[in-house]
Amino acid sequence: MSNNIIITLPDGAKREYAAGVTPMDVAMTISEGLARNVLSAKVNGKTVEVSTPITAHAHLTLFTWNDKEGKTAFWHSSAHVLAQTLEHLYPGVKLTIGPAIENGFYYDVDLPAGKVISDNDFPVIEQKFLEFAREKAEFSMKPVSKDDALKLYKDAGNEFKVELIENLTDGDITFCDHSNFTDLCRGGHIPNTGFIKAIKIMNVAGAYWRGDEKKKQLTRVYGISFPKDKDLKEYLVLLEEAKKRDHRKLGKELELFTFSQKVGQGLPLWLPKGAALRRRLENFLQKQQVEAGYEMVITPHIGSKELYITSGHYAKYGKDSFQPICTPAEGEEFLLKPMNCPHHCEIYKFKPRSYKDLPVRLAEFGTVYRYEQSGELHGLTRVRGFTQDDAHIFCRPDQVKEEFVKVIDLVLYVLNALHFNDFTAQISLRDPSDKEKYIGSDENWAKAEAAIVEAVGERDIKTVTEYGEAAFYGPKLDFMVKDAIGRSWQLGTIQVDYNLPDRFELEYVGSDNAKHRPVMIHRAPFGSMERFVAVLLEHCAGKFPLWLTPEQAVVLPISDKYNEDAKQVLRLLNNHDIRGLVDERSEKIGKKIRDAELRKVPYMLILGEQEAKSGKLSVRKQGEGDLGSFTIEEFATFINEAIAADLN
RNA sequence: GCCGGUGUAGCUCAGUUGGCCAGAGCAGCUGAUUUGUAAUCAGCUGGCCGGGGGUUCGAAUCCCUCCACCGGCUCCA
Repeated sequence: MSNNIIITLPDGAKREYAAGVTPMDVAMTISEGLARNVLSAKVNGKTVEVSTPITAHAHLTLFTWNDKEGKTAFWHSSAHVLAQTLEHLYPGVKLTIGPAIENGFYYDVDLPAGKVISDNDFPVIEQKFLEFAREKAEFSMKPVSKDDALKLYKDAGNEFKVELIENLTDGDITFCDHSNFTDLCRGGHIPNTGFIKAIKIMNVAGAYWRGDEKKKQLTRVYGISFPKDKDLKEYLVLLEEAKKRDHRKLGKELELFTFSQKVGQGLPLWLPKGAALRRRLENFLQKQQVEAGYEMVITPHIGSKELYITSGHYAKYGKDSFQPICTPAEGEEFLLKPMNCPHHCEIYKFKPRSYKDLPVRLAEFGTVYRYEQSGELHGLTRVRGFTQDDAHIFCRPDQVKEEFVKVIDLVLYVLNALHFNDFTAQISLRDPSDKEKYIGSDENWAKAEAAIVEAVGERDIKTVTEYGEAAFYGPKLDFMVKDAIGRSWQLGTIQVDYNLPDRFELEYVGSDNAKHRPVMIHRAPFGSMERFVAVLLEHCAGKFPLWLTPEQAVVLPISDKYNEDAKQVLRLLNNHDIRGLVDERSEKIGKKIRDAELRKVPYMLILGEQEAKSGKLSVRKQGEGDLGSFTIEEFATFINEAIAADLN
């Protein structure tokens, strides 16, 4: 009678089985298709192989390729096969770790002296990998004692595995076998290697043992595998699409920005079209900010080292700043501004503040400079000089929530106007079990955290809450945005700060005539102008929203005869606040259209004999084609209504 | 900073077992053409082959070094 156990499935259904049933057995009783596709399982929260017997009542979840957990098991298993392949192709290689990652997996290995893996070796690795995979070798786990495990790897001279095992508890150590290959492993595999039908070695890179740059550098081989050849092809298409959208490529093609070796790496040069676009973004935000009660300030590009010692940035980020600049006579030291907030604190202190003055909201498009290691630089997303759409709100503790709501509304407005429709707000709170590492009183933290949670609750947005992700100086809210091809970016941020008001001894006089400390809120809806433009460029693939795009329309005369008419049309459009150009070259209309299409100009206005007679324009939309005839007024109304829809 | 890769005209790229003056397409310039919804034709200009050093009778090509760019160095058996 006690031989039977109850298995509870995720939908709450309860089924009865004989003790010792495996997840695979259960899958078979549900459906044949599921049994064919099931890759791994979770029994009472623990990831197991589908062949692991279940001996007692349990909650069971089955995973296929469509589940994150299924992919993880798939890629984890693939890492084993990669290890097997590398061991086969590079005798004497020392295996270290090889986890599944977001897109695929990697394996870190210590190659024998003199051996190097480069791109040319990928096909060989892929081929051998598939040979092994086709063996359909089953993965099987076996427990091993710590002594035996240590002995095995000591004999093999693999100091990395030895180090790993030394940190494990005896009785808790398992090996995984498949084919004739064995690796230290804690489990979570697919049934056999035969499920892996497609593999691509993506790249090879150096990686430090345990991520520590003082330790030995290993060779990391990245790969991604799939259960169907078709899946791999689709993935490669997606990568191609990402490549086409690369902001560095589009930035060059659309003449938005460039870099110069001579100016210095990581220092972007904004070209006229890019600068105009950025200015439009700044004006757009600034207009909203003025309406929301912000006051613009301007502060210099350098500041005394003392300023940053006071703020604490020098102690924490001194190493990440450029070397101080010294005045020749007095030997005073200045730093290139790495942060705007200390300057804004000094502006707050310019005069005594009353509780009636708060909140004080100081905003600045402030350019800052940070020393990023040369290998960290990347297009516009990681640079050494960039401009933050920075503002600091100095308010009373009881105003935090209201201010937060206002900032959230500002961020939502910005995201909407730029066609970012898929985003999540991440609330980062204190780690409740380790309150020591945070500055500020318990009471203030509780108040601020509650304020953020409540503020987010007042708006209808997707939210996740992360404990322990708060900054040491306060909780924060970050906006994680998904772009058009599904990649996630962190954009806007709102952070509460108790630290700087203390360090700068900021005060206001309360209604009780006593001095109080204000709370500071840092916020940047874009984050940095450089990074934001990069993300936006990749999101929209260079086709910016109409209100932002460099040229909204280009007038294309059919022949030189209509050039003057075209210029007149452009003047009329300019009067309606529409910007554009006339293509006056003596090219055929097909060529003019092609060039405008490639420049991603949203509207092409064709002007020839018919139009000259009828007083209308033939309108063509980029990427779509002919829209028919419009009078200038009709077109202007059409454009301005489309823009208004974005901005309201 | 470290590992691997790359660097040839404004752009995209060919040329590398060392060997005549380093090539193409696009862009640019000049001229012809006066055009109806994604490339009109012809001619011309344009390069210290990333910088420096070396090997050699001879280097874009081989070696050393520096610089920049690309991918990674966070994902933990």
